Amino acid sequence: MISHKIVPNISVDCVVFGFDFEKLNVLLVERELKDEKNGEILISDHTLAGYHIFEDEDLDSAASRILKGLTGLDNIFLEQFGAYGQLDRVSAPKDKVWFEHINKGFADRVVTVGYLALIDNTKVTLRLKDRNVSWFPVTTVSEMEMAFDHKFLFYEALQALQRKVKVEPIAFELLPDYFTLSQLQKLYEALLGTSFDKRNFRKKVAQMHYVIPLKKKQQGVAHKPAQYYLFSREVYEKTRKGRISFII
Amino acid sequence: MISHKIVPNISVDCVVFGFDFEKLNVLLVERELKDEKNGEILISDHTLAGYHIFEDEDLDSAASRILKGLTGLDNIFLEQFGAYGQLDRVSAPKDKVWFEHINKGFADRVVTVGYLALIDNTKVTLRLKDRNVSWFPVTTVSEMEMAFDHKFLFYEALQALQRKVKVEPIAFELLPDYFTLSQLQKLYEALLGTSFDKRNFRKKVAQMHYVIPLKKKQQGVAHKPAQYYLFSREVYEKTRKGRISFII
DNA sequence: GCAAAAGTGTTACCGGTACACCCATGC
DNA sequence: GCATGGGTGTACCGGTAACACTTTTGC
Repeated sequence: MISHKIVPNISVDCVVFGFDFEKLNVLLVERELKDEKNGEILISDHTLAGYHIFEDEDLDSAASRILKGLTGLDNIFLEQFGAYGQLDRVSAPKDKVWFEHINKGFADRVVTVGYLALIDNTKVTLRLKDRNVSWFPVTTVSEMEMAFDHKFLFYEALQALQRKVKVEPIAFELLPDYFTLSQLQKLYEALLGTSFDKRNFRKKVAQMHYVIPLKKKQQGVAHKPAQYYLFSREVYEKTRKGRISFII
Repeated sequence: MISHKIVPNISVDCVVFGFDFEKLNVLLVERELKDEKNGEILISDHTLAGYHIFEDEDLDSAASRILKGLTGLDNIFLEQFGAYGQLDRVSAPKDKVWFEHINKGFADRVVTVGYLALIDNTKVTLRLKDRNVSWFPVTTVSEMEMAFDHKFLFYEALQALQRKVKVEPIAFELLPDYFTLSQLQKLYEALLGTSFDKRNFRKKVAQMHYVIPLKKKQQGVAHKPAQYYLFSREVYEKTRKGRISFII
């Protein structure tokens, strides 16, 4: 990561999810363009966290770099959910205006690689830098104005997340190091848009030997304090099963 | 698809799987480079079916075009399994020699998008054209000499296939329009590298209402003739279930 | 003592698994 | 009539789903 010369026709876009113990949120960057003379707002919408890759970095590094810049965090969970190369994906009228204005040598044909990122909301304080970044509930995205094909990419990422969460223990990436079972249940409910029976949910979790109770309990809550739990990836890797269940 | 000007730093590579009722095979293209003077073979290995995308086509179209060229078929099942952009993925010594020789204006940094393709072996007759294309059992790939990072891409595709086949009814893409239950079972066994109990397998299939018995039976076989079945995507789409099963 | 969330057990049903024999055909 | 693969049923077990009350804490 020395040169910083961008590849003009390849980018990565990160769909960053977070969980605030109530609902699922996504990190979006404000995009605003004002007329230089009269200050009139020409463009005001949101984009995903993305940028072109550099000539001397691979795709994963580019995604990590972007997230590090926004959140200050390394070691964020990152996974590709697809590559997108539609001919018109960055050529809506307002997007053309935007490119003319910023004039950074991007190509007018850009293939982007989408990354799903999961972050522990409690660890992050957003770095505003020169652009405005904030969390939005995923349920409000449908009504938002977004740049390029980023709304489409967001929904692709959300679908990928919902698919993966049923099959891999990635939801824990969205929780702090220790958490209560009610928090875990709320998270799954938010992710999948369903609700579960509390007792059955807990029975299921009890079979996951990689979700381990701690000595610690909640403190200072106006009800029976909850037990804290921990996700152990090591135990998970050791005990994962065959799961030869295909279809139906 | 008019210009045919290539994008020098973006390609697609197709990992094409086929099933011959015995084992799973993959389609590979022979790559050979001879010294122009003495005829000595400088390079002899295999590549995936891939090429650079054109300026005026999107990723899916590029993959379809490549497959149409090799097999003559449209409407092949195609799905991305990842994008790969390692800095050194096409720069092994022999690959550098290859690029120097063919001199087609490719970049030395190429990001490729991998496509998984499933084809019905009985429908295809390979088009040799100027290069040699043939089927290889997937079990022999480990010992083969391959170009670029294509062996790695092959295993990525195989893993993606094994994951998907458990969760979506895509195996049928590898079978002819009608097939016997033994053929279906052999296919799943080849895909997953396991074996199933015949009675239990058939009970499972019986619950898949989208696998429909035909009036037709096998003819001219030296044993009890088998019933033919049909996969109905329409019925599948209508009857698919919630499958809220996550992890363990 | 009351509000608020944590925590806990039983029963009924269904799907998964293990297992061995007869059947229809070609030669 | 024999070799070859096709086709079938039952018993047990484990997982899933439905369902209501008691416990601990802060105020």
